Amino acid sequence: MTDQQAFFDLLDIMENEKLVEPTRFFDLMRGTFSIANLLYLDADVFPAGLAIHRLHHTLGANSLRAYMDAGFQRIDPVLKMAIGGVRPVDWATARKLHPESEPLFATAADLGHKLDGVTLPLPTPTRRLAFLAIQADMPTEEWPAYKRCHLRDFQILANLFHASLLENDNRIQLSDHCGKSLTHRETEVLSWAAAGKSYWEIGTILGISERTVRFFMTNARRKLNVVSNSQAVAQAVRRDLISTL
Amino acid sequence: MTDQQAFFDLLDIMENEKLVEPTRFFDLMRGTFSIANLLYLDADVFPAGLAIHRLHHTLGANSLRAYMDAGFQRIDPVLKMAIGGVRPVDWATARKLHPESEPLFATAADLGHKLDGVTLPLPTPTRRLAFLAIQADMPTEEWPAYKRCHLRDFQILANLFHASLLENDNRIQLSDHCGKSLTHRETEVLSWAAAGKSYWEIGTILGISERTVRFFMTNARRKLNVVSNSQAVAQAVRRDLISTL
DNA sequence: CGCAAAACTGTCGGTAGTGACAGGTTCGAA
DNA sequence: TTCGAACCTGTCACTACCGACAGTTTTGCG
Repeated sequence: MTDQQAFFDLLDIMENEKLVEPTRFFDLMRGTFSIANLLYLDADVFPAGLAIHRLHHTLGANSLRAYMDAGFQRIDPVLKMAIGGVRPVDWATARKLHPESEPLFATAADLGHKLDGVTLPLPTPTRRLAFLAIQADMPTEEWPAYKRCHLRDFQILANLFHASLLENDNRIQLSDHCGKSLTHRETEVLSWAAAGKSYWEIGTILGISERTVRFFMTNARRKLNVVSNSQAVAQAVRRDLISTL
Repeated sequence: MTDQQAFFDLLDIMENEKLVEPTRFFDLMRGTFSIANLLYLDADVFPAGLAIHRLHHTLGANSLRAYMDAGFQRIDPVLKMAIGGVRPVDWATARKLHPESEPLFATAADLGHKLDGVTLPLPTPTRRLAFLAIQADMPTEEWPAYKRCHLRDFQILANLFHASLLENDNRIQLSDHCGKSLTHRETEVLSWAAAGKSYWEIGTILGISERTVRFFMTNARRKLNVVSNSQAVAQAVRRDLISTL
């Protein structure tokens, strides 16, 4: 195959460059493969919805606005399957499994979009959702074979692109790291509070006075900038500051 | 290349079979690629350490015991890099970056292990760490070219194996899903408590009496099987039942 | 309609959490 | 050695939380 060299060139770029800008990555992908569009999403998942961290795509403002305006994110079967699992989701498969999503595919077709593609879930070190959606640029009958051949290429390149963005995020976050961290004892009492223990119980467990437990808890509340133990525990759990299950 | 067909055969198996047992996957991988050993880990990450969910490997009990006894998990640079990032970690690279880990590599060599390999972080829908470590079975000088050629194969197959195990876990968990879920109001009240609001404040915010807030909170505590609001909030945050930041 | 689940409210009494007062000890880094 | 950070303790007054009592109203579904 003649694609082989192009893939390896792209692999080298993704492995060696510190930060690959989304637009550049998208251009490289479209230059190397028969891809119509790409969409990269990195978000927090809540029952109520998504808190989007990063969103990059080549779809154009119109398509995305139409998608959001119609509330398609609530019925999008690809999104559902990507959130729930870690397996690459083929759009045609998702469409077949979720007939209620027909309006979405109909609208997409109206806007001139191809309906073949695959969405690749990506590794996330913290609790997040991330994926790269790839839209095919070829007749529908050619797509399955093309996907079979190149899925591995897409996956590794998507992973490396994702890694590049995450590593860049980390670099930025390291600098604005204000706010003191909790001491060992503060973490400890917070953990026991999260386990439902009272001050008196915690004091007994740790072999210190109830008053001292209160002292640590007060310090923890101050450091976390919160007003109640419940709020402190919520923060601590969200920020992975405490361990006990 | 003659490997190509073998890869695609394996790809078909991983895509189509519901559950691929670890031993079977490992055998298939070793039959297809020049791999000495594999190790798959799925765990929760806490500051204090790892809570292992699944661990499958082909190393033999001796090697793993030696690893744990020596406390190598605390200095293992591969582990560190896999936890912190999402990029495939080459063992030789990790070794170079973390000179303090020499004892680990020395011991591994003593036990007759090759020191070439790569560890692939895997997508995790919840907050977890998962990876597949692959140990090369070839002379060191051949490994870089082999890895470059097959990294994409490893990654996609690892993802599919991981997906297969996770989906099986989900199936099991669905059946023993006892305990009622929280109502809308219970979730709402819990969210405000996690934000540090008192009963009276929550009542004012939601336009209901303080007593009613207490009622919902009591129900939430009972349903979550906990004894304090702090514990309820901890559970709710851990189980993603509440959203507010 | 009937029924169940959710939403809502009141009061009492005990326990737990919270802030502000005012200290002492111990250990490691400058 | 001096200094700061972490660790530890006591008391007072106030507020918040929590369980148990005993209800009413609304909503959705068969």
